[in-house]
Amino acid sequence: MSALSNSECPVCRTAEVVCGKWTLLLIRDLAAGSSRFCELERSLEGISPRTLSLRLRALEEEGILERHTYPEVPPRVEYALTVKGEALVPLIDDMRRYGTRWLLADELEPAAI
Amino acid sequence: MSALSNSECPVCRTAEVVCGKWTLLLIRDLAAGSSRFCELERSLEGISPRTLSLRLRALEEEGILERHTYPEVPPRVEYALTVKGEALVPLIDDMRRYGTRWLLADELEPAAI
DNA sequence: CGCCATTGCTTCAGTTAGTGAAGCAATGTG
DNA sequence: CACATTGCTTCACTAACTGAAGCAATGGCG
Repeated sequence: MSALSNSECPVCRTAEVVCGKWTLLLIRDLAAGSSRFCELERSLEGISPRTLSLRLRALEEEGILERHTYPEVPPRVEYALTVKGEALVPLIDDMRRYGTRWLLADELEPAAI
Repeated sequence: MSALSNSECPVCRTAEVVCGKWTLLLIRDLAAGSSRFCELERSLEGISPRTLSLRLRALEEEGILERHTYPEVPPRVEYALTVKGEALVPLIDDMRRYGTRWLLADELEPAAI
């Protein structure tokens, strides 16, 4: 009866890409100009390097970011959003709007609901 | 979960609310008119009742949905988005747009050639 | 009467995702 | 020579989620 099974549902498909714990914050940081592993690690305070590594690899496989390695010492690896990755930025903008209106406003004006 | 470093970051705050595996799909279904436990369970194909129960409870505590119990047999419980919950719908619309453009187009293209 | 179906869960044991601390290669600096 | 640096990996641990089963309470069927 449903018009779309879950695997054909665009919301489901996007949720699969995006629902990892740090994914959206990682994309936010890449969109804001961060590009290196240690830079992301510092910005996403609390992430374990293992998780960051796994996320970066998964997002690379999904074509959301690109990885450029420079054979220097110490090694340098730069990550950048692809067009497909940049297309997620409006989603992050929505999250920023939502957080500002509904999650931070509570603290600033507790009486106003 | 430990607090994110920048607890004032609206994107982080929204990510905390939204990053559970089924959260966004659950909100999508509530926005689309589903309201009962078994209805949601059927729509979210693959979710365990335990996870659904936990998610519903967490979202209720966060003020994103409301729970109405009717003392009938078999029991009836209806869930509905609050205003704070409905404010997440634009996010889901963005996900639908993204999924349609970037995740389903891949599958349609080979047939379209 | 006895049996089954129904709803909205809970309980249990098991798997997967994420954590936190440590370590490693390779080299330039003090 | 010790030390710092980058971009990771490995390990043991915990939190999150799964899948199957079960429960209370009652109405319908035979």
